[in-house]
Amino acid sequence: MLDIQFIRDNPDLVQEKSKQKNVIVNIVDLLKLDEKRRILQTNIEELREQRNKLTAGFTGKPSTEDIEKGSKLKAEIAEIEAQLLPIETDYFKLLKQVPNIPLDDVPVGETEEQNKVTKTWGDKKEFDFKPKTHWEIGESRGLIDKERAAKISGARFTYIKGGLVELEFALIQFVMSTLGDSNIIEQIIKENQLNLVSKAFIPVLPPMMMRTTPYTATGRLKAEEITYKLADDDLWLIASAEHSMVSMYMNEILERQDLPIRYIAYSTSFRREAGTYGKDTNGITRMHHFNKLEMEVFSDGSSALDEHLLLIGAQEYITQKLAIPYRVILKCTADIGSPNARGVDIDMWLPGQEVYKESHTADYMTDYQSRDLKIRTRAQDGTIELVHTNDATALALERTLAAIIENYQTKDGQIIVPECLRPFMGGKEQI
RNA sequence: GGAAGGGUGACCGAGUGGUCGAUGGUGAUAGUCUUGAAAACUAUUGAGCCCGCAAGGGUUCCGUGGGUUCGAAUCCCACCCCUUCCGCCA
Repeated sequence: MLDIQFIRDNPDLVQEKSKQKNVIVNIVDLLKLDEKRRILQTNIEELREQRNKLTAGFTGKPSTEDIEKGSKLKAEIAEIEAQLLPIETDYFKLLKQVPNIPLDDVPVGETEEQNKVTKTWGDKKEFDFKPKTHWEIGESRGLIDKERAAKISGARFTYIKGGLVELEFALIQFVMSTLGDSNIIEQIIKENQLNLVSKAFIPVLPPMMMRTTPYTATGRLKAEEITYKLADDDLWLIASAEHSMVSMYMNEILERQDLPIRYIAYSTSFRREAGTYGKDTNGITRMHHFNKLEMEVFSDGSSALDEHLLLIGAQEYITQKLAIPYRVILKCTADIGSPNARGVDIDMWLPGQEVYKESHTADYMTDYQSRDLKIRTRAQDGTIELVHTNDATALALERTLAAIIENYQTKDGQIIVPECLRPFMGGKEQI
C-alpha cells in the first residue's frame, strides 16, 4: 500500500495517478476516514492513559470507588473502540485500493495499445518453407498431448513429453547456472552501465501454496480472475513464485550489509484464467499451470531502479543466448499492476504464428509491497526504512518451449537444440 | 490424524493477576584502562501508531485472534507453528 502521509500531502497527485492506472478510488473519502480515525484513536489513547495511571498505583485490591472509576473508563473505551472499528475497516479497504505511483517515464495510457516498444532485437529467420506453429509440430510428433489432458483435467492442460521435457530441464539448468555466476552478473551490470554489486542470484524452490494473510499483503491476490483456492484449507495455489518469494521476509528487518538479496526461484504457477475464454486456445502458451523461473530482489531504495534494469538486462542476456528474436515493451500506466511503479515486458517472436508473444515481465514496486509486508532494513545510522522490491521472469518455460519449437524447426518437423542448451542435454543437437 | 510438551526482545533465558515493554546473560555500539589487543569495568542497545514545528509526551505489541478483570506475558476459548512419541507417507 501507499504511505498515508504521502497521500495526505499529495491528494491531487494520488487521485490523478490512480485515474491514469484505471483504478477508481476516492481520495477525498479516504482522507475523511483518515481524519475521523485519528480523532477517535487519540480519544481512546487519552482514556487509556487515564486508566493506566489509575491502575498503576494499585498493589492489591483497590477501593470500591476506584473500581467504579475503572469500570466507567472501561465502558467509555469500549464505546469509542466500537465506533472506530468500522471506520478503520473502511479506511484500510480504501487505502489498499490506492495503487502505486508510476515513475515519470511510464507512458500514460488507457489500454495496452499505449504500451511503447523501446527495442527490437534479433533477425527473424528466413525459412525456405512455411514455418509451422508449435502445436502443429508438437502434436504431430507426440511431444504435446492436449486431447488426453482435456479428458483428465479439462481445457488449458497438457501432457508435455519426450524431447520437450529434456529441453525444459536444460532451460532450468541453463538459467540457474547463468544467474548463479557472478562474472556474468558483472558483465550485465557493465553492459547496462548500472551502479550495482555483482552478486550472484541464489537458487530457491519456494512453497507453491500460501495463506491468505501474506498473499493479501503482496497485493497480488486476485481470487476471481487468477488465484486458485483450496477448499478445505486456508491456502491458495501461487500464481507466480513472486508471491511466496516477496513475502519470505514479511515482518523482518534486514541488515543493510546483506542487501541486495537476489533470488532465482523455480516453481509452477497456477492460474484460473477466468475471463480469457477463447484467447490462446491453441498450443501451450496459456495453461492453467506452467513452470517458471522467477527473479526476486530485495534492495534499498537508492539502488532499486538499477536492480530493475539489471533484471531486464538478465532477461535480455538469456533470450539472446537462446537466439530468439524479441522486443522490449515499456508498459503504460493502465497495463502495469496496481503495486507497480514501472513494468516492462519482453515478447518473443513466434514465426509459426507470425506474432510477438509476451514471455517476460519485470515489475518494480518501490516500497509499495514492503509497506504491507513490513519488510524493512536498518541503515548505518540505525534508522529503519522500507526495502524496495523487484521481481521479473527469468524464463517462462512452456512459452519458451513454444518459441524454441517455432524458431528452431526444420522442414521435416525436427527441432534444433539452441547451442547454449546442448551442454545440459549431453551434447544433443536436435530433438 | 492421536498423545504429551512448548512458542517471551538480534540470540539464550527468567517471569503464573497489580509501576512488567518485561530480571539476568550473550551479542552489538561507545567509553575507561592498555604501546596495541584481550580481559575487566561503565554506559547505550526492539518495533508500530497517535499528538507536536521541535523538544518531548502518549499508546499498542510477550505465536495469532477473541474473552474474563478495575488491572493480563500471567486466567479462559479458538486457531497457527515448533519439538518428541504413535499412525500414515515420498
